[in-house]
Amino acid sequence: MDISLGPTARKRISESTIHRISLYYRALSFLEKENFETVSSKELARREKLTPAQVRKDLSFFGSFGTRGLGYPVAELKAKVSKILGIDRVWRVALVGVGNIGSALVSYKEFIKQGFHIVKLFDNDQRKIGSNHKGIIVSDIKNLRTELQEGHIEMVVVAVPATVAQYIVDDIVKADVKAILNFAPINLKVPPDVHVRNENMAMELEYLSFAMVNDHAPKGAGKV
Amino acid sequence: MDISLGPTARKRISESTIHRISLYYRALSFLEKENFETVSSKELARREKLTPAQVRKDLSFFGSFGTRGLGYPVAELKAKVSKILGIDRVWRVALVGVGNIGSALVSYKEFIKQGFHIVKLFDNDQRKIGSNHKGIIVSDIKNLRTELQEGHIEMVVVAVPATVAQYIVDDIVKADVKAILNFAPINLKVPPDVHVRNENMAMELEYLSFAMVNDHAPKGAGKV
DNA sequence: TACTAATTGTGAAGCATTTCACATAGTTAT
DNA sequence: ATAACTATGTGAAATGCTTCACAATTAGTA
Ligand SMILES: NC(=O)c1ccc[n+]([C@@H]2O[C@H](COP(=O)([O-])OP(=O)(O)OC[C@H]3O[C@@H](n4cnc5c(N)ncnc54)[C@H](O)[C@@H]3O)[C@@H](O)[C@H]2O)c1
Ligand SMILES: NC(=O)c1ccc[n+]([C@@H]2O[C@H](COP(=O)([O-])OP(=O)(O)OC[C@H]3O[C@@H](n4cnc5c(N)ncnc54)[C@H](O)[C@@H]3O)[C@@H](O)[C@H]2O)c1
Repeated sequence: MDISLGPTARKRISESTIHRISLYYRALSFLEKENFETVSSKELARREKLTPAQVRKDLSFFGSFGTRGLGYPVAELKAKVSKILGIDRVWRVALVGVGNIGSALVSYKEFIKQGFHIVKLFDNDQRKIGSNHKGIIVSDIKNLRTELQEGHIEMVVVAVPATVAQYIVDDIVKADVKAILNFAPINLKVPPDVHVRNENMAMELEYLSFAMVNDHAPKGAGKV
Repeated sequence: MDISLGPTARKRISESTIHRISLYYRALSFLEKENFETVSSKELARREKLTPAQVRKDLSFFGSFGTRGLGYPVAELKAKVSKILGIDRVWRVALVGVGNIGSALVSYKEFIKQGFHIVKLFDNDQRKIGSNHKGIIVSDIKNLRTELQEGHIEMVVVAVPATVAQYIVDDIVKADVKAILNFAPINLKVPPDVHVRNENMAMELEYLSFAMVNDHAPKGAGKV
């Protein structure tokens, strides 16, 4: 992923760096609530189990936000980090598949706080279509494409069975949506300008399983 | 993570490699259902959007499973990969926090197929304690430690609010459980011999947000 | 003002992962 | 049996990421 660095310069920012920026955001939110004025790279690193050098290097890709001898101003840095992540605004999100996982996500209040507003729900089950979930009426999947466009949806969460996920995604792509969070355990095919992130819980259990079986030389939590 | 490579040799296997091994497992499961006898590194790579060299290198860390000129035997490789991941057996799993996410996980049948058997549920809500979820009676969180030990639980899924997650985890650690899958958005403190994996959905949405905002040079799905 | 202590920002070094490229070894066809 | 073809397994090169180490800068103190 490239980011603006000036009039012409551009630099590739690694996926790991962005994931850590998310961690900094989380830590800064805590620190702000706890009324800290400033925070050092050391303290930030301690809270998210990273190294101070890593924290400073990550932030340095985006600018100089700290004060030597003092650290970073918490509220200010949080604002900068929000800007970097693009969560200093509202994202209109739709969710397809109001099943077990889908329902859980709709009820989750933290997403709203970060600007992710789930404003449309879709399903193909007649018992679910028309029903009300947290103030949102479930739409018929048949109207997916038109409603995504008319609703100016920018992100879609896919929580349908793996067998139908690709068809749904093909429709989402046709509606010009460029960001998809996918819970189905399948490799979605999308054009190169569409961003897909996969949430694969089985994969994490498998990692734990691997770690246990090979745990002759133990270690702590996995890194970011 | 180190793995056995012979009587004495040992090699560090990267987290990325293990995640890709999970992808191979998934692809091989499909291929087996579709009655493929063999598969090439090229085809495996195509299915999971990787490079053939990467596939071969990953597998080579664990042995030579292919036949030159032909490829890999699907069923056999799937068995080897299961063994590598440690999912050629049953894992006794407990889940703490039978809320939105927790309930979704209990209902999920795919975990069982991979050997992850959720056999115990815990909550502190009197209305939930004693209730039946998919044949499992929800236990009182007060009995967490003893029931984890008596139930020979090896992995615990934590799906409680972030505010109480650390206390729960302290108890889980005391029960000698060495593997935790955590859904709470918090950095859990555990001794170095306890494995923790975090499932952080907000982080993935944030990545999408970042990608959209910085999407001057678009790209497809993120790599593993 | 001058001095001490703290902490950033960043090239460069060190380490890890991915890709390359090809020798090797098996398959298929004739 | 041989030739042509295919695809693995793997050192070595290339690339990418993390850590090191220190000059630079600021705050605090007297
Ligand atoms: N439940 C879990 O814990 C869990 C864990 C990991 C992955 N997943 C994955 O998440 C996805 C959803 O899982 P779930 O447990 O919520 O399943 P679910 O069956 O509870 O929900 C799926 C929903 O999708 C709807 N649906 C089915 N076909 C549709 C279509 N063509 N158009 C629109 N809607 C359609 C169904 O009506 C249902 O409401 C699956 O791909 C699953 O593999 C689930
Ligand atoms: N729901 C989502 O979509 C979502 C998304 C991302 C992360 N998360 C995280 O997952 C976790 C669970 O989320 P949720 O939406 O399922 O919440 P929830 O409130 O629906 O469920 C939490 C459950 O934990 C139980 N609980 C609370 N305190 C407890 C205690 N001390 N001991 C035992 N049980 C206790 C509650 O009774 C409840 O059943 C939270 O940490 C949340 O931040 C949820």
